[in-house]
Amino acid sequence: MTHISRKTIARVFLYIRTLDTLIRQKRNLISSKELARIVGVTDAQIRKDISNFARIGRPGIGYNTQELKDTLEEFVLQHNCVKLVLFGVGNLGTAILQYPGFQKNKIKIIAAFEKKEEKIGSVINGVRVYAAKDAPRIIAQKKADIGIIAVPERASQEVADMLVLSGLKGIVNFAPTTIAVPRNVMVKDIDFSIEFLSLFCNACM
Amino acid sequence: MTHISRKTIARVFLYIRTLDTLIRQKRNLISSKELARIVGVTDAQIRKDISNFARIGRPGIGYNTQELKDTLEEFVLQHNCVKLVLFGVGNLGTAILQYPGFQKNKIKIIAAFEKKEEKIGSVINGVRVYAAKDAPRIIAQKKADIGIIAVPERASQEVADMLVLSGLKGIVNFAPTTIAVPRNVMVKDIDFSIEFLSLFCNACM
DNA sequence: TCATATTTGTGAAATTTGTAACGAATGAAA
DNA sequence: TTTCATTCGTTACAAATTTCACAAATATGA
Ligand SMILES: NC(=O)c1ccc[n+]([C@@H]2O[C@H](COP(=O)([O-])OP(=O)(O)OC[C@H]3O[C@@H](n4cnc5c(N)ncnc54)[C@H](O)[C@@H]3O)[C@@H](O)[C@H]2O)c1
Ligand SMILES: NC(=O)c1ccc[n+]([C@@H]2O[C@H](COP(=O)([O-])OP(=O)(O)OC[C@H]3O[C@@H](n4cnc5c(N)ncnc54)[C@H](O)[C@@H]3O)[C@@H](O)[C@H]2O)c1
Repeated sequence: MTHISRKTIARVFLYIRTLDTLIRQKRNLISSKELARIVGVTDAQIRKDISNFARIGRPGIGYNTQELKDTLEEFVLQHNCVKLVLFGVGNLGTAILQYPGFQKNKIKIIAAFEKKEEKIGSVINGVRVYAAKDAPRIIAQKKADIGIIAVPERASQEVADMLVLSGLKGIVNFAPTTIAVPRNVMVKDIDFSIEFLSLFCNACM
Repeated sequence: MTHISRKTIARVFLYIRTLDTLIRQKRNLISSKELARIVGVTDAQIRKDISNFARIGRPGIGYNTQELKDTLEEFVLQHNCVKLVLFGVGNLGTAILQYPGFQKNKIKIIAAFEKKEEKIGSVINGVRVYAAKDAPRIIAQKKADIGIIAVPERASQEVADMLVLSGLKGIVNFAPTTIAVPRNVMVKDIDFSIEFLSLFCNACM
């Protein structure tokens, strides 16, 4: 399989999400044109993205929703479940832990870590909160894939260093600061402030 | 001023965020090379981005941090403050309301809207929670810029329609579903599941 | 003063990303 | 059967974005 770009992969998950909904609605077939209208990209884009993985569309007909979803999912996830660990059980961290929508999407938060004594030992929505210092051991033991940083800005680099040492290959960083990590560790920054400001700027100018 | 791409604008806010930190550290000068190292892009990229707005770098020296920050901010915000309204005071919505980091960043949440009776009338972190039906009036009155959707998936389209009718020009959508809006309304989707899955896929393959 | 070391700003080149177009495949209907 | 309207997969093209590379500007120190 040739190299697939990050952007394509993100779109594929968008297609999968939409196909899920269509399948729940008992919809069996969909054309690239209609799928494009729903997710807001061009039909050519969709056909091109799909052609990276398979040739399962039927000219004149379209794609079978279930078959397309299964095929895309097979390529991007290979039956894996993503195992996440969360750092920082504060406002945002708790919201993430409470969210029930992850399980069904092949996503599982397997442990949370905190600094504050009073939160350690509690269980939120089935996820146990451990002391931050136990993280390396538990991450290795449970073979976590990705770490989520939801600690205050000042602690984010220290947590990132620990996540890297624990062998994680990816970090989602909600703290409003850039973290330094080795090149082989992938970081996705999600800074709400920047998202709001960028959108405002794009929308108003 | 020629057209500036979305990507450039997002990076500019990243530069501003970083310059803020440098200024707090009493740092007066910075080269494109060092700024690049900190934010994780190339130095040429930084110089090119900045050159969209101004020529305030000094060869052999670099940029004055305060002057650069002020200049960039002037162009992307023009002394505006972004006024947000939030829909859905649940787990995520409450975390956003509680967050104290917005104010100082030219961001202000001016109202929240809920469906559940028991939350209406309460005040969270200085923001009043109104009944959803009052939204159009309050949005117009207070001249909100951007709407945040933090309601369940099934309600997201209905809320989006209301936001569009109220005249908002931008929507940040946290619900895991695509919303349909007129072309002149900008939407930024933030789907945590897709972010986690995409990162996993990029990191592991 | 002059050579040297930095660092900017920018046009050109390279790369990445998205779009358009079209032959071939498919089914429906006359 | 033949025609027509769809729709896919792919290739060629276009647009957007990033990187390169270098002249010009500035400072430093001999
Ligand atoms: N809440 C939001 O809507 C929001 C918006 C934008 C950005 N953020 C960012 O997300 C991060 C979390 O935000 P929040 O609102 O949940 O903050 P919060 O203060 O409510 O929670 C942070 C938690 O992290 C814990 N913590 C501190 N150091 C730690 C460590 N070394 N290891 C483990 N846990 C540690 C704290 O005890 C606290 O419980 C922050 O960086 C914040 O800037 C949050
Ligand atoms: N919490 C997370 O970490 C997380 C993660 C991924 C996605 N999301 C998405 O973000 C959205 C919010 O998530 P949450 O965890 O806060 O959910 P939640 O159920 O805790 O909160 C949703 C709130 O919206 C209110 N609501 C429902 N219909 C409304 C309407 N028409 N107008 C105003 N308010 C209305 C509900 O009463 C509830 O208080 C959901 O779409 C969810 O899928 C959340």
